[in-house]
Amino acid sequence: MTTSLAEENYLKIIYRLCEGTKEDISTNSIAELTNNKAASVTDMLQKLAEKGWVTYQKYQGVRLTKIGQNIALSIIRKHRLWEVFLVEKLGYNWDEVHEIAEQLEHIESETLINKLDSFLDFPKIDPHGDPIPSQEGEIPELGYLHLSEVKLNETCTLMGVAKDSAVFLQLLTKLNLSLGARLEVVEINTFDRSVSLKIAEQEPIFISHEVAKNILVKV
Amino acid sequence: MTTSLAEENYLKIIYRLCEGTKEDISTNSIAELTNNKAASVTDMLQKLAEKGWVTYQKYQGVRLTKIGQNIALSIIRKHRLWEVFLVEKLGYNWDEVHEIAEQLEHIESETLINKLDSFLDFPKIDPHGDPIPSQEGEIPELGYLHLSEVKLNETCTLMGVAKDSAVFLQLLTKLNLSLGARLEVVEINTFDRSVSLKIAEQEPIFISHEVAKNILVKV
DNA sequence: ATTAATTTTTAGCCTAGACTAAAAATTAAT
DNA sequence: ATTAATTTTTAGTCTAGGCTAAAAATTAAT
Repeated sequence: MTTSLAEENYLKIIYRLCEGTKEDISTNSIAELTNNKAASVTDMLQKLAEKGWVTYQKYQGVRLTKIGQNIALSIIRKHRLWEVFLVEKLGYNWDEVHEIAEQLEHIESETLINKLDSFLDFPKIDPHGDPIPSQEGEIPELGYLHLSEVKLNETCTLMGVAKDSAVFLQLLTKLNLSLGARLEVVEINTFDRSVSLKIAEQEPIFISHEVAKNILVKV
Repeated sequence: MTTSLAEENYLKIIYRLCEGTKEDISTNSIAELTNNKAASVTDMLQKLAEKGWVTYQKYQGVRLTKIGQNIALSIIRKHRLWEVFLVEKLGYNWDEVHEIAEQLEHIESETLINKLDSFLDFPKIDPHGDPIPSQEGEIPELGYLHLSEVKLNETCTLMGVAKDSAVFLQLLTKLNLSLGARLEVVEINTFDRSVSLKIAEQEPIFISHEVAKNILVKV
């Protein structure tokens, strides 16, 4: 069966919402991320359930079926591979590629994405450190921590980000925080959980808990 | 102003039909190439005229305005650059890229296409020998002849094709006719205008007038 | 110069995917 | 355990872009 652009966007977003939790996903949370109204979401959920891509009961939320998951993973795979292409081959910065990849991820051609994968030398992660699902839908488990979970005086390496909005990425760039940076947690403020970090030999920098939560590291 | 996928397809096809002739373009000819019914075409022509991309009078056919031409050229530019990418970088054959490029041509990002252009080293022609419009909408004039116009015993070089359907391209490939081949016209059959060609040291091959018409050469 | 054939347009209908407003179900609060 | 607040669903509407069938204009043929 074939998927429309709208359906693909819904599946992708439902996948993202499922990732965090075992609970079923609410109509409202989907409405928020798709920028649609709840009524429109209900409509679409019924169609997706028809097609067997989600399980859905009125008022009880929604989950992806195995098939739905695979569709979502193939879109995520395409998105992330195109992002690697844009950064590695065309010279974009990591904060510039999301919007374009949102379009490219809907190009349908199995051979295309596999040739692209090979052309890029089978990358395992995208420019934000997010893992790239395999053709079979396997996601390499990377076991990263959120920077906000790292203990005082520990040192870690910046491996990725949990959010790829342009403003967030630009902030990191301004703070000189890029993939691979070595970070030492030199202070954790108990009041607001803000964090002070030492990057290599530089003066320590301060970041909010909100920022720390969205940085992924390996200890 | 922004263009929908449907509008872009119409503009592209109207451009192609305008190319050959000074006449205004008929509703039916557009219907044929877009695979829509004439009534749907009429609808769309009225919308395109509203937006100032075509001039259109009822029953009198249609032409692109300057703006419409520029939109069409930018889509053609994208289509052809992506085709170069698919063949040069991803290793596709020339008969496999049209469908995928039909999708990629609608990705909207001015920077993307210019970075791609630079990544590909500013190619002047696509894998079928068609010229790639510049960012400003200039088409390098190549001055090719149709092979059907070449005189007996003349020798020429295969520079492009006037049609890029997969079956046609596969036929050429099977006949060992590829871009750059040196061809000598050794016989022209006056009855059906079929042509006998010598390629390098090979035995002569026969091709129909229909095929010869769609091969572009430089004498 | 009519009539016939063809082409184009109009009118009305359909589907996907959005929306708003109102109704129904669920959850939270007294 | 009711009432209130919130969330979700239904019902009905809208737009883009298709369609068919019938009407109108153009072109071709007697």
